[in-house]
Amino acid sequence: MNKKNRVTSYDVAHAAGVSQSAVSRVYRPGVSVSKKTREKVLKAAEELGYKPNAIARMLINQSTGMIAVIISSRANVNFPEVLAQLNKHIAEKNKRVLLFTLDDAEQLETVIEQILAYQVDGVVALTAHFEPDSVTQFAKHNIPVVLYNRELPDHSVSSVCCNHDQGLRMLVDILVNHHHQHFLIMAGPKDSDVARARLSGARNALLSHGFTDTNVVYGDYSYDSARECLSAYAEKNALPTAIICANDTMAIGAIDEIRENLNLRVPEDISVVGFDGISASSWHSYQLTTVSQPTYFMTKAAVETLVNLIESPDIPPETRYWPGKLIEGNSVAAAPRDNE
Amino acid sequence: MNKKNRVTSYDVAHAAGVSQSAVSRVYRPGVSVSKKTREKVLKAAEELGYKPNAIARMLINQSTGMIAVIISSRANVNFPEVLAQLNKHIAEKNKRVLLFTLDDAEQLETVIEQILAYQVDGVVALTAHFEPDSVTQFAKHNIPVVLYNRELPDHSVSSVCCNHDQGLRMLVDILVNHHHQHFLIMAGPKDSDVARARLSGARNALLSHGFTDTNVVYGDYSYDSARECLSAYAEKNALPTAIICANDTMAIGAIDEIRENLNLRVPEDISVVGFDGISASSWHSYQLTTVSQPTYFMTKAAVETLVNLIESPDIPPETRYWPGKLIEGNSVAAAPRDNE
DNA sequence: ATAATAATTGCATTCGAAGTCATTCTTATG
DNA sequence: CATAAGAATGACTTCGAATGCAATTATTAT
Repeated sequence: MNKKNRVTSYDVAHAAGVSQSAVSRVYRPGVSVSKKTREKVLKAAEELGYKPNAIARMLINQSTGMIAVIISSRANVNFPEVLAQLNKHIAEKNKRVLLFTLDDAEQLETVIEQILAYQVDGVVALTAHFEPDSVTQFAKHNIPVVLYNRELPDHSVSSVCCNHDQGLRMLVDILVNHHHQHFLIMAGPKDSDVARARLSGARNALLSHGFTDTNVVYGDYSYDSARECLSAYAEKNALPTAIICANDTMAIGAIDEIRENLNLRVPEDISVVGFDGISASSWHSYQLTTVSQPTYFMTKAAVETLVNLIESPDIPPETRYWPGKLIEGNSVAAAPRDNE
Repeated sequence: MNKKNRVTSYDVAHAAGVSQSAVSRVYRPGVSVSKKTREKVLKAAEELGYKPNAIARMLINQSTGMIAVIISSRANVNFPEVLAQLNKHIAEKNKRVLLFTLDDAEQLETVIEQILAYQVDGVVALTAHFEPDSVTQFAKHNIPVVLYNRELPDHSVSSVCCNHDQGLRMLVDILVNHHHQHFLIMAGPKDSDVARARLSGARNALLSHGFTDTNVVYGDYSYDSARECLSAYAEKNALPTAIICANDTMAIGAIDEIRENLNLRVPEDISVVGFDGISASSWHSYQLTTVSQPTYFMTKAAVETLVNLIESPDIPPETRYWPGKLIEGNSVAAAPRDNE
């Protein structure tokens, strides 16, 4: 009995009067073991408190059953939900989540080394700091990767993304239907893929209605940044009648800034739309018109794509887009009469 | 070259013209290797793309460097932040988070078996469904456990908790100082330890001011549940002048219900306090008076306590309480004149 | 009862790194 | 220059479970 109290298959074998192989076989499904042996082994195992050592099993099986999930701690508001759901779907596939944080490009090399060392079966990357080069490294070691809400220019890796273009098109359509003509795009951080996708989605949608050169301000996804950049914008520019925000949190910040400091009303004076469908967006004070990401389906799809790749590494990389769902709140109204 | 392209220390040894032991030694700090050998090995390793296999290392070292973190997917709003910070502190200790979800008591046995199988170095439990019995199981295998915001009656396990009593005392004191006399406690789910601790904290604080028999309604921590239970309560009871909520989300729900459906003002007619200090609590529409948990220090303490236990298993179990920090918003005002 | 077949079982090896120990090679010292 | 002390190295074993293969036992058919 060593210091960790570890009970091994040999101990059980000894107690049950069988060989170690027999013990091992009892714990492998679909292997032939006589009922008598199985009972002896299970009884001895029970008495000794034996649990098969997953580490030893990993070594011989050449598979750890662990999926590396890379997050960035700069919390995108809906990341917790995504992580919890990913974890759930991964657990259902009888695999485990090994968590890694990647906050800036410098850590990239270290994190990748660790992930490789841990011999994970696959990787789900939710983070921005993930270069095409990183993907190559995993490819070299035959470790499948799925990107979440991120795609590489050459689509050389499987991705599961929310269709931000389609979502923003729905939002812009609503604004245009309400006769808005003066827009402001409140974009997210420049180094975020999602933020870039939403910005270009908004621009494209506006462009398709003939609106070129829409002004853009950049925040960092946070409530405070939204208030600050709207306030700064308002000092030097004529106010828009509609603000398209990169996420709900900034949309809420914009609404509060409009009401508290610009002394205007939402939606009567200015309409605001967001993106994400966070729970706060439906709170009475805001009732945001927004688009929610189908997180459940996206996380499920990500896990399924990854598991398929683990089982059949030759499946070519696939990009799966999921449509957002429009939530019509009360933050959009007809554009006020233009009295310039 | 096998299908996983795995390069082992033997491959490197062969390429460098040295023994496998030599390769191993190069990657262990503080072992004597000649400069010449080290260079040969590193060169060969570089060329072959060798990364030491952490799994094999775990097996021989009898230590995995993995910490099991047990969460419940029923998202307490501030769990994401807690998880992210735990992960960060654990990474700083050069260990990894292996994530487990535990939603109901039935899964308990399975989850514990898995955690034991993975030979983790320690466990941080954030979940409610964690019986004293589970703790015993880990103790039997000499796996240290730290509970987060949860303590066992007999204090047989180390815990790191926010001092909910002290936090609620500060909040109640403020309400009493504003001459409130009619209180309602909006408690959290009955199976949550934190919710119970906050409920009893509120009761004790009120009691110490001579208020007995304060009414209690129970929600599930969510915005909607707060609105529902306040609305139901208002139909049958005289309204309180102050509502003490188990968390910020419910406090915000209560505020919206008061304003929208009871047609009263916050704080002029009814004062509301919350707990947690979530970011929404400071939004302009709510400006909640609340107490924030010192998440940074608590998660850091939890990891430190755990790491100490891993290194010195004989340290007796310790319960560490961290005081909450009062955030005075604008949701408390003097009690309206009592005109019964 | 016996041969033929199938089901069990155990031995020995494997996975990949780390550490023990004995041996060899350096280096310093008298 | 010889020798002791120290550094460096490799052969071998260990960690714990899984599995191919050969040997054994149980089962079925004849």
